[in-house]
Amino acid sequence: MASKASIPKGTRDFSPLEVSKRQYISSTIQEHFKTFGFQPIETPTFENSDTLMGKYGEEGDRLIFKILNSGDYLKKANSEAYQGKDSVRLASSISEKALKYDLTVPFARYVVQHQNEIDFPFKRFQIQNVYRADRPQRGRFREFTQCDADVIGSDSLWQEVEFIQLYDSVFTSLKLEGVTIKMNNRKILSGLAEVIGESDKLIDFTVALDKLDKIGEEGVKKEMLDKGISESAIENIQPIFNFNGDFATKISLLKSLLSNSEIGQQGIEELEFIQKALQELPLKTATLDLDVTLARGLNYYTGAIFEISAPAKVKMGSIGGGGRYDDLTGIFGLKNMSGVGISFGLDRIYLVLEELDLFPEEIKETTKVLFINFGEEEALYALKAITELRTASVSAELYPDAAKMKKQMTYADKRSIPYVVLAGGSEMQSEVYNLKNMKTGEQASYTKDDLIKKLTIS
RNA sequence: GUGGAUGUAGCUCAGUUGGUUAGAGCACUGGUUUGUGGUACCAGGGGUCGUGGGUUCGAGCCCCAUCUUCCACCCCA
Repeated sequence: MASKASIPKGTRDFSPLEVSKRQYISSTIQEHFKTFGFQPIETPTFENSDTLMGKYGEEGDRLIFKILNSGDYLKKANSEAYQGKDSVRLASSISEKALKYDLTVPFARYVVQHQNEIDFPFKRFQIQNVYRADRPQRGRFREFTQCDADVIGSDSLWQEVEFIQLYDSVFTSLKLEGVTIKMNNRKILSGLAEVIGESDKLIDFTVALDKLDKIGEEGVKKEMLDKGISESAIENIQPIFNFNGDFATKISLLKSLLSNSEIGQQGIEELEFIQKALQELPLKTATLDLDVTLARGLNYYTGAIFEISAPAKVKMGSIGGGGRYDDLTGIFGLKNMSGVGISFGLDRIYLVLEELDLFPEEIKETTKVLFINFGEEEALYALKAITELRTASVSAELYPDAAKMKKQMTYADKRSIPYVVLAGGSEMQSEVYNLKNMKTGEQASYTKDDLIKKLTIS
């Protein structure tokens, strides 16, 4: 025994304070999900491997945690793959289950599996942990919480509009101002690739373009050349490297750039629809921005793409993302189901709120009042008031031992308990409770009924 | 998966070209104060220096391996 107590890398323990901060975020998000009409579902922590494998690209497969089969798994292992050191094939012969990598693919599986019970369009939300065998960094963990809301079974663009409003209301509610909702459309990216005659290199093209803010114009061009995109092609899209102005200005620039691409035009129309709608429905605190370099996200996005940037003063990657996928359930055999959804990265939002000191003061409070324990009889006297306080939904507790006063007071102080009740022999005599406000130091005696009244309203 | 840093008390960190018994601040425990915390003063406990090996008369310090955490890349919330 005596192995040092530890947890796997990329995972975390959460202290009481951390849990209450996390709950503050997730309950805020959940509240807004509900007011927008989403219903909760949950799916298993692990899925059959073939549900997940191959859905996130080659890179994604590498990052999926595989669960070793139980029993004598080596007996059934693919010995040919083992001999040939073919890890991928060997893994599939000794592992049939895997931890979920995101909430979207399991949701697609859920929709297909339960299609007869679901009323479409189906609006669901889901707040659960997901797992990635990635190397941890700041804001990047191997176990983390995603908060997803998706609509499946409708291709209406009003949903994109509502999702933008949803993002805005959540961040407004969290007092996180200065968030940017970056938006793009897969059809614009396809259009760009089409215009430059490199449609078959769409993915390479967009992945390179996505790095513009990181490696700069020259870096992007170099990566494109490395991927076999011709120099003249790159020149044709030169305008997007200096793509400034407001949403409407950018749209008109795109219109001329993509005038020969039907799919590009379609993407522009979609963006324009959303932009016009939001002119009539102004956002509260977030800013909407059109970012043609935005290509993040999974290969399955077909229309809108969203990504949320934290306020510029915080160094943090995206704190949320989402998009439209026309045929997500197709991979599980259910055709023509368009879906659109967004995700909030709870762990990263936590780090941002922490850095900007935006957690409300109240979440530190656990118990409202602590009764000092002076001995057996006094404890019983205290519990009579405590019982009634609890009935009145005031969290109250008795210090379990008749320890030294100083120790009990220190305990209350450390736990930021705002009130302490001192009720010893003399208080019992006159049937009162001495209430002390720990912040101001004020002290006064109350009858039991007045004590309960006082603590219920304050 | 690739590359770079890091690890000394519960926490944040000092620790000389390798040299006796490894330090500080905070935290903790007790006291000044037998029914009054958060401030002050006094005292005390606490470390196989990440782990395993090697070099040396001698290693916290040098070498190798391994693990952890952090940073960058890939990718992503």
